[in-house]
Amino acid sequence: MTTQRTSPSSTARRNETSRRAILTAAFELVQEVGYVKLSIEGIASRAGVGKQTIYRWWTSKGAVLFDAFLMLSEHPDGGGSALPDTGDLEADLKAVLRATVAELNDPRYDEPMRALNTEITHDPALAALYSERLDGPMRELKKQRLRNAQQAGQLAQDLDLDVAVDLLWGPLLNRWLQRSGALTPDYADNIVETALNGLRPRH
Amino acid sequence: MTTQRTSPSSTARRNETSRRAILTAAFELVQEVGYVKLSIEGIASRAGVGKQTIYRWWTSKGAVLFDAFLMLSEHPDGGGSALPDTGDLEADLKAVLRATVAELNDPRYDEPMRALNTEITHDPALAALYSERLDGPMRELKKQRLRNAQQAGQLAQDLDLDVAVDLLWGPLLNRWLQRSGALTPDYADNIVETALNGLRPRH
Amino acid sequence: MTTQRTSPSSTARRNETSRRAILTAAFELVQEVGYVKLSIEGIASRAGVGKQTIYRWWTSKGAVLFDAFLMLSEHPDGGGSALPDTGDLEADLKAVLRATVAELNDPRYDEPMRALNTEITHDPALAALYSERLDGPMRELKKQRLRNAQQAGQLAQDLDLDVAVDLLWGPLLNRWLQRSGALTPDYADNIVETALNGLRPRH
Amino acid sequence: MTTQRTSPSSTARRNETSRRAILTAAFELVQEVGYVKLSIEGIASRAGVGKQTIYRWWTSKGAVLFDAFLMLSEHPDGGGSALPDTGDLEADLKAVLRATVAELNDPRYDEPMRALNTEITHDPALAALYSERLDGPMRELKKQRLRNAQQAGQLAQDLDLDVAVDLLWGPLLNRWLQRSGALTPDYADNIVETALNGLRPRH
DNA sequence: TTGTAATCGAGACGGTACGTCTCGTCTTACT
DNA sequence: AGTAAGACGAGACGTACCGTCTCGATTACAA
Repeated sequence: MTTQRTSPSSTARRNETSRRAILTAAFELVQEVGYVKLSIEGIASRAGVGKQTIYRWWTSKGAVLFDAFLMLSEHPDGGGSALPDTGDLEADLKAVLRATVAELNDPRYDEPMRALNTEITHDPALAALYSERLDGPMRELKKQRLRNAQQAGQLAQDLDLDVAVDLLWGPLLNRWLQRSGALTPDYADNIVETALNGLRPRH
Repeated sequence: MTTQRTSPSSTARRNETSRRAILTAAFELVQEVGYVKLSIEGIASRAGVGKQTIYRWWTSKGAVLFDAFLMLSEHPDGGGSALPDTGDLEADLKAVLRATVAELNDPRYDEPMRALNTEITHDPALAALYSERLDGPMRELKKQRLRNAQQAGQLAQDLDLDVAVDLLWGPLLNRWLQRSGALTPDYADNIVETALNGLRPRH
Repeated sequence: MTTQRTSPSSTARRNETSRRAILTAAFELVQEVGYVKLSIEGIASRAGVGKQTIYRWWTSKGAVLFDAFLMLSEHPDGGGSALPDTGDLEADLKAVLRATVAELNDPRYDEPMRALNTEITHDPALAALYSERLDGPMRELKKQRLRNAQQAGQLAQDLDLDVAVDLLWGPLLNRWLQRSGALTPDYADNIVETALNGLRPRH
Repeated sequence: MTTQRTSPSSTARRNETSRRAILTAAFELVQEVGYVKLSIEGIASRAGVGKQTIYRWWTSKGAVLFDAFLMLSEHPDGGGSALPDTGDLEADLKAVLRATVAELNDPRYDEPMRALNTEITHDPALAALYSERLDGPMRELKKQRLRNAQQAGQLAQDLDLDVAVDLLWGPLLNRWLQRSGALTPDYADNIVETALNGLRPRH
């Protein structure tokens, strides 16, 4: 639906410079003016690009935004290594969730991520792509860490790891999106502890 | 920010008929055309109302949507009674979460609720209002049910009830908003069980 | 069509203060903001008056403007005395036309008079009223002065005095309205001389 | 200010079809609904054109109207030939003024011309353009006919031809604009005779 | 080395919706 | 009853973007 970069598309003489300029402009603009005022016209102008160049390669504002995130996620190292594994599951999870909290609170990522979430919520096709390309790989890393713990007997044997991931990150993301409370490191710790031990009393 | 209905605002000779027509039109339209194509112009036209009448009383599309939900939530009985309490906490929670799943899957509510969430995500003022008027009362009911269980010794004594609520509903809402998986009754059950018992093995 | 002041209108419990405030506001506003931006809403606001008070007593913006001129024309002395008559027709006419030029160039009257002319051009009913109440009496004075001259043998015996008035004032008003040239005292003199002597050579 | 057609303005890829549709629509609409109810929105709709296309190329309603007249005046032959010159000045002038009367009385031109006059009266820039492009050339033709007569000794040698033109056409236009009397062929004749002979008795 | 065809920046175009302003009508509360 | 105030349905204002289109200029492949 979005990028054709995977399949080289026969004779695609695409201008890589323009492509990067567009994605960068989109990401920066959504920080500056917010999701609501983000416009294709604005992106084109900021990127020094004709509007048609955007419409030629992307189907929607959301698709551009998605690719912008994709570019960011690929750029740094090489896809994202594994989650920390010191053997202490609780400590590791707290560290990771605290990092998530920090990222969501980072003004450079807050608006862009909200924008991406909004697009996903209103566009199933984009959601599928997100699931496959961005969320999927990250979720796999999380599950891998949990699987290690499970094999070490630190987690219930019959535990559904997808549910476990949801139980850890769902509350965080929901509080962030709905602004239903402050997103603090303490909150992250609290989620980890409660999720690990469960709501019921232990003895 | 939104409704002045609380404080009668001195001599505000407001047309209640128009007000209801606008809120109804907004709620219906967002179902039909979706959030992205929802427009003030469309709402006014559908409600048989001048645009100015909307701009006079609401500050944004989101504020209208919010009031539409507020109207709906007040209309039925009297604000929403308590959650079921049969003494069997797990069964009660499963019933409630299954009801939530059903509502989120109901095509009459799906788009409107996504729209409201989108507005909240991008408008802190609206989020505060939502927290106070809509989410707050509902969350209180949830906490009350949990508090009963806690006093009955079915939940950990040191449990933070807000975290508990997040742990139960957060995963659900997040999966729904991000479309990261199917929202089934089984999933609801799974969340309840896992949250109650925790990720760690018991014994 | 406009004011009911002529016929006392049975039970007219009309607020004279408001009436004057409206007319004054209209006249002042049209000077300040120009004809195009003159609005009933603005007049009402400036006059400290409800809009309905204007709509109750006048049928259009032009009618208000017309009455504003009527008020001005009645106020000063008592309806306008005769034109100067020193016996020297040419000198008298030059003086009167120069006065007309001065008035048309006066920034206090320029915009209001243009506005009135615009309304008249687009509203035959108002034009009739203008002809009867404002232009008529003034034209009668002009004709009276010319009639005196005619009886003194200074004007052709078969001269149509209405045509004569048009010949003298028409060029002036037309140049003013169409802005087809500078409106100077010299121009007024030139018109008078040329009209009196005719275009043809004398001998 | 208005037309860029003179200087092609570098790379202005202007749609000539739209341009003509707009001018035609403006001219027709002002006939049908009158000056007061003439709107840009209406013109755009009638011309099958986006509003922006009007705002892009014209600065005001009046500018559109002006160009509509310009188009009409250029279209027929090639700018307008000379005025009739049979040698009989009086007869020629009567013919031309009668033609003017006929045109002003023609319902196809009455409202549009009133509209144009209104715009000119309230917009000096437009008035200058009118003077240069529409009135100027026509006035030159009139003056040329008078100049011929002057050289033939039929007009006073010291006559200011601009004043002469004003004296002939000013009364006509003024009576038309102010609706101060019926515009008949007889009136035209009367103006010509009186202007030629002057108000004073001859011998 | 030279076509030739796709891509590029630019921006006009027919549209839709924005948020504001004014219209003329109406309702309310005060005098 | 008349008034000041102002809400109301209506609709035009002038602006911002939408997504499509056309226009040279540029560019990179295939002949």
